[in-house]
Amino acid sequence: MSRNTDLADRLDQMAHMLELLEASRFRIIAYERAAAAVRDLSEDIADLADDPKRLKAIEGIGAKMADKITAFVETGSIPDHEELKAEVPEGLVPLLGLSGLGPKTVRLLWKQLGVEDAESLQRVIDDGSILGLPRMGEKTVENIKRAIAFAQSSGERVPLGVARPMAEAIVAHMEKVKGVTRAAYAGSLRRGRETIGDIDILVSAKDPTAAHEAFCTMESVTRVLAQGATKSSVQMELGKRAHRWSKEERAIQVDLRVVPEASWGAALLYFTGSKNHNVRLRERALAQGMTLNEYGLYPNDDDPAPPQQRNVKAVASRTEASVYKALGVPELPPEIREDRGEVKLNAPPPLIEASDIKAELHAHTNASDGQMEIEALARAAAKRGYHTIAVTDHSRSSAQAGGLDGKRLREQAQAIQRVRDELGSKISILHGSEVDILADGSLDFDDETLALLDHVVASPHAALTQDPATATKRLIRAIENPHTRVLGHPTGRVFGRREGLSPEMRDVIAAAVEQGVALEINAHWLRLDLRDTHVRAAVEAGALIAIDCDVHREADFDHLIYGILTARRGWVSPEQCVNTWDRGKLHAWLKDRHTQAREAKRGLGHCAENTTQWGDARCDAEDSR
DNA sequence: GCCGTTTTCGGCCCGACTGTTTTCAGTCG
Repeated sequence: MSRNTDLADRLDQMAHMLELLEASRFRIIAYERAAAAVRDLSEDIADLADDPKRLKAIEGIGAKMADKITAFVETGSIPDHEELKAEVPEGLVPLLGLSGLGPKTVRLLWKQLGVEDAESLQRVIDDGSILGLPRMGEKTVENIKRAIAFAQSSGERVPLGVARPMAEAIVAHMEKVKGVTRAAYAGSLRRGRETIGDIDILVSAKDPTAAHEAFCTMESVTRVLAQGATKSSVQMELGKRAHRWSKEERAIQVDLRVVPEASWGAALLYFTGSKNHNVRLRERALAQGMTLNEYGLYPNDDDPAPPQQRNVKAVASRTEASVYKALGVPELPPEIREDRGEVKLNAPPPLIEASDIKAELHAHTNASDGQMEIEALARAAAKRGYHTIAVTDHSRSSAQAGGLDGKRLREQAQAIQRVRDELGSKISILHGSEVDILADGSLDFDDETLALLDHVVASPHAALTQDPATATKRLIRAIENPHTRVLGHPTGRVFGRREGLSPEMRDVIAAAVEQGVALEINAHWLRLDLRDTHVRAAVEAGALIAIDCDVHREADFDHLIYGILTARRGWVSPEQCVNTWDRGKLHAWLKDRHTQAREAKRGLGHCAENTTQWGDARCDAEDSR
């Protein structure tokens, strides 16, 4: 766990403990906001803690919070946190994560029945003593039991790549329901977060009751949690893709909101969130003498009844754009609505779109663990309008993936040339390799072999449990190899399987900027590596970004959207992403690195008159394998 | 506990549903 995550977790735990002690809710919110700010930070908190001014410059961190952070960095603990732990049993905090159990109820369980953790909660349920609490009936107990079962089986967040196709199917289903005029998904899914807690579906319908009915009776619904006039909640089975992530049977909560057509924009804005983004917008509305809710932006008056129930005319409500405009905030793309300073922008940042992508620089053929022949791969890329495809099969150390040795790599060069001759100028086929970064940071091929290639993606595949310092050195050494063009999936994490490396990303990014190496956002939804916060840090540092699908089969090209969403969450502009460059610019960049590498090595070996994609002399390396 | 285009003190977002009770508290997003 990174230091920032550790600190953020502690601040969140403090917030929960304060809830259980019935502290001021504003104080609790302050802890939650500080935790979120620390979690989002791209720099190591320890680097900021030397200077209280820099800490306090972070929104949500004031003098007192800065002191706590400094204490944490210096001693590894926070005195106030230790005091809270002495007062509140730690085992109570996870109970707050159970759906339907909030601070009031958990406090009652604790104070009146002596519940201190999940075990003792189960005990008071089993012996029936829980029913002695005020406002606690059979149904509530039944819901708590279900919440425990759900948390045990499906408590984890679901990868974006599992939730998004499900949401699209639900939206398509709802669009066909009679009287439904609009349907869309919102929430963290629309913001493109890498994992999703629940799915939010928004519908505008002439007959809300029919819409709720059609939703709650969908085939994949396993349980209806709530069904009202405007809101329904259900649990649904995960789609067929889920087994690639988890072997266990899992479900996800899906909420449906039905809103009037006239409120569509305000509702979409509201249910897309994030929660803190909405809070910022509402604060802004109040400051301008207005009030914002999911029905619209209204002039503020002293009447406590909600304006939409008094037929007050909304200032804006039909579209998200109109609400933003009326608030004097630029229309912000969903991916950056995270309360990370976006509300204060004068204009929305220029963000990359899927249609900007013109090249795929990381693809495998059946020479290693891909499924397509070179020609099929090239044709698939051309079909998507790409000008360039790089064949980057695994290197020899990835034996489990059928990695190529030097001899096979040379044979592949000839096979690629034959396909180039066949397809002509339709698409540029680069001969590359996804070269393993070995544990010490050296690459899996020697320099002479690497010099044969048009493109090198250097990626870690093994030794993924290294400590952060070793991992940092390893990745930087790989970046400094003059043949490396792209650092592939830098941490090597895979959802549901492994956490991957935790290098000091700031140092890795700095090395990439210095060397002119692009950092990859691996678009596969099980990886999304770099992750969004790393991307934001890389963008701020001026690093080049590559967005690649790591293609193994044709359908993998469709994973691009997940990489794009992650890039947008990191504020990547089209210019910063090498995959958007036109053929000339992209090839010049790859070649430039290639030429530099050759010049650096000049005199080390004999060069024969072979030609690469770039048409220059190619070193005729000896195959030492 | 944070913060300032009314403020260094006094604010700090808003509505829906469930379950239990009979007018509303607790929870959620």
